[in-house]
Amino acid sequence: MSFSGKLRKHKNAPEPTLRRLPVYLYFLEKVREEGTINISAPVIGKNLKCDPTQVVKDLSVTGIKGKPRVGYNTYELIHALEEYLGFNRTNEAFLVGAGNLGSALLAYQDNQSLGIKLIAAFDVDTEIIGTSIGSIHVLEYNKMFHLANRLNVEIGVLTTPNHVAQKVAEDMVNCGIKAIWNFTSAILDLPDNIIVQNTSLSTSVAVLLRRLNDSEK
Amino acid sequence: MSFSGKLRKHKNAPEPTLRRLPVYLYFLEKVREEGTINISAPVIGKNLKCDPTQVVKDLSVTGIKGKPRVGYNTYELIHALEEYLGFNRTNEAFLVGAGNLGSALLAYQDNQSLGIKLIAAFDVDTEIIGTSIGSIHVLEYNKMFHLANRLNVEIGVLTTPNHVAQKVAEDMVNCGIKAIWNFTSAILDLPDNIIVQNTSLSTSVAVLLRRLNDSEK
DNA sequence: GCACAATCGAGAATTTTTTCTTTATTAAAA
DNA sequence: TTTTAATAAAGAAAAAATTCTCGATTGTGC
Repeated sequence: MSFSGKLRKHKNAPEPTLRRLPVYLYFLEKVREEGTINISAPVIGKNLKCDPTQVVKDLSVTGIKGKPRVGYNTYELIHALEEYLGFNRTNEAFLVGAGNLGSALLAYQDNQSLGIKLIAAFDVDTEIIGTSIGSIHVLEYNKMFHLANRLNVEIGVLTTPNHVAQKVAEDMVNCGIKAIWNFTSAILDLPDNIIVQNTSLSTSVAVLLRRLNDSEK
Repeated sequence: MSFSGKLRKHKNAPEPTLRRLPVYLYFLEKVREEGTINISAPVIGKNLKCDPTQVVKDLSVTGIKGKPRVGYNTYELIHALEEYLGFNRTNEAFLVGAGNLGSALLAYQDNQSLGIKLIAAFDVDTEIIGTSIGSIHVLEYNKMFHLANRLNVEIGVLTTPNHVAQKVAEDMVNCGIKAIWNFTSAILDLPDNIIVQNTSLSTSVAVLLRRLNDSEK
C-alpha cells in the first residue's frame, strides 16, 4: 500500500521544529486540563520562552488554522499534534537489552506514555529471562525471530551493551524492523531505508557541560 | 574568580556540532583501542556517514590541528575532545527522583560513564529511602539542603514525576545548583542563569515516528 | 630530489532555520 | 455600525549551519 488513501495535508517539518512539537503538546495538554479552550501563539511563546512567530510556524505543520484575536482551539491542536507525531497510534515496539536502561524504559511506560508501546523484551542473560518488568515479560533473545513473524512490529528499542549493538540491530532489521531507537553509543551501520534515532545520553551531557563551563568563563 | 587564568583557545561551538562531538569521541576511542595512531577526516566521515569537511569543521573547535595526508593524532584528539566536553573532570551531580528512570541512571553509571558522576540520590518515597542503587544510597529528600552546603555540587539530575518537577528544580537552584538535566516533560521556569538541558524521551520518539511515517508515505 | 596524490583549513556559496515585516482577519469597544 | 487592537499567516530578511571550492602542506613513490 503505497498511497495511504488520504491526501498528505501536512508538510515535512524541519527537525528542530519536530523536536519542539512534543513540548507544545505537553504544554497544551496541561492548559487544557485547566480548562483553556483557546490559546494564542504569543501566550504559548511566553510560557515556553520562545518566539511567537516561531510557534505559529511550528504549529502550521499540523495543518490547523488559528483565528486572529483568538488563537488556536486547544482541543483541535492537541489532536492534530498527536496525529502528526503519531502518538495516537499504537506503535508497537520490541526492546532488546533488559538491563538498567532497558528495564527502566519498560517500567516507565506503565506510568507515562512514551509514544510507543513496548510489547516484548528480549535478553540473553538467563538471570533476567523469565522475569517481568512492569507488565512485560523478558523473553529469550532467540524468540525474537519467531515472534517477529507473527506480530508486525516495526520499531526496535536498542538498550544492549555497545559491543553487541551492531549485531542486534542487524537481527532487528532481519526481523522486519524499520526503525531503531538506539540508546547505545554504537554507530550503527544499516541499510539506508532503516531509520535510526540515536539517543545517547552522553550527547545531552556534552551540551550541558559545555554550556555550564561556558557560563563560568 | 572571573578569569580562569588560562586563555580560552577554543571557540563556542554551535549546538549541532556539540551534539556530534561525543559521537566522534566514542568512535575515536574505539579505533584507538584497535591501535590506530592517526586518523583523517575522510575516514571518520566514511565510518560515521557524514561529510568530511563537516568533520574538519567540527573537530577544529577543540583547537587540535591535523596534518595533510595524515590526519589527526588519535590520542591528541581524544584528549582534546574530553577536555573540551568536560568529560575529564569529575562533574559531581545530585539526582532527585529515584524511580524507574532515576535508578536506571544510577545503576547505569556503574558500568558506563555518563560524563557526570552521581554522588547522591534523593527521594520522598519511604519505600526507597535507605536503599542502594549501584553504589549510591538513596537519601531523604530534605537531606539535599544540608548536603548541598557541604559538597559543592553544580549539576542536578531531575527524574521526578512531572507535577513536582518545577518545585524540585527551584529547590535545586536554592541549593546552589547551576545546571539541571531535566528528564521530565515539565517546562521549567527558572532564573536565566540556570542552565536547563531537557532530555524528554518523547522528543526522540517524535522524531523517530515522524520519520517512520514519512518513509511509509 | 621531484612529481603526485591526499587531506587539512580557510573562505565562499548554498541551504536551512529563525526572526522580522507586512497584510488581512477577527473580536471587542466606542 | 465603526473604530481599534490583537493575532494569524505569508513572505522577506537575517542568521546559522552545511556543503563546496581552492590553495597550502605533507608524505609516498618514482
